[in-house]
Amino acid sequence: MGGPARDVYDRDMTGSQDDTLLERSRRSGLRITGQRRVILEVLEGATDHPDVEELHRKVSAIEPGVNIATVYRTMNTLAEHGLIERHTFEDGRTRFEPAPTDHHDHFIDVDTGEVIEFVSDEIERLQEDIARKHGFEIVSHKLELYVRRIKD
Amino acid sequence: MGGPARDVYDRDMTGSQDDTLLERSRRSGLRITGQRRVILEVLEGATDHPDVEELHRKVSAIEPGVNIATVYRTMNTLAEHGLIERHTFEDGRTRFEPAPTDHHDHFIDVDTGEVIEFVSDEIERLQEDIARKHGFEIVSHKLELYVRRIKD
DNA sequence: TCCCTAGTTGCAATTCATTCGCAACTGGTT
DNA sequence: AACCAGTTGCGAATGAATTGCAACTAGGGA
Repeated sequence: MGGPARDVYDRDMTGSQDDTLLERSRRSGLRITGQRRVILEVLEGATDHPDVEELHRKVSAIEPGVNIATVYRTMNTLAEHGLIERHTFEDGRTRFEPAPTDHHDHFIDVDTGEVIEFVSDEIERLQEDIARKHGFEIVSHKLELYVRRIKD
Repeated sequence: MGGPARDVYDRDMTGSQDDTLLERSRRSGLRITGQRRVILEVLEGATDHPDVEELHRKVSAIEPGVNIATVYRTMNTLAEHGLIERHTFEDGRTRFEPAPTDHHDHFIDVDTGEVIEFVSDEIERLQEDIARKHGFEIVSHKLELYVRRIKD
């Protein structure tokens, strides 16, 4: 709901209040149709990383009659414009989240399926080092830690 | 072709010579059919991370008539027995590699699609730290660095 | 304010990867 | 040699995602 848990120390993640997905979509020149308005609203309100079916279900609850193909197409359009991020975890389903201003990685709880975001500057730094050492520059990266909660 | 590039220092990765996929499959109690023998051979010889279609093509070159469903089923069986690893990179296709004795991560060259393996003990350690800090223990993880070769 | 049109939508059909049902076949164990 | 659970080929089925097309509409311009 808030920003991701920050490793080592916390960063101020206060965002400007009208920097909504809807506003950002408008700024990207997308046409704001009734369907898209609802999809964006649902997407923004989601704390989890929903897949297309879940989105479609929630959208339909607000505004029935929106076709699932429209949800698919909208997700593709939003992703092309960098407004959302597409994830494919090991369960196979493609899931989405509003594009984070700040990069983060994911814990995936293997017992519950829950997805938790986190950030580690140290790992980011290390990745750069390793890539450089191999003659690469990093375009993007994906770090997924499949974890189990430690019971005490 | 050999082991993955090792960050910081190299580890001795000399494997016993008859520790082939075929031998390991036998040890896992799998039935060694003609089809499987060929699939395992192709899999072992592959330096890249092939998908089912590529495997099927190579298998067919050696032994025509092997159905692609058999390749699918064999890959599932091998994965269940921990003899190969399944990867889903961002291109969407599911790809495979013989299960590495040693864990490693992947560079994916965004220009060429080439997949390069690497290992960093430092990152592994850091991941453990972060997980513990959040009350998790790591079950497995996936680190993919999408990179571009630096031209100099 | 009304018009125009490129962008968007609903719907059904389609694609594409993967799985499944089932009868025929076969490794490998007795 | 006989047996049979595991395996295969084949075609049909599945399920996620995409697409063709005609109808619709957001929103910029006259």
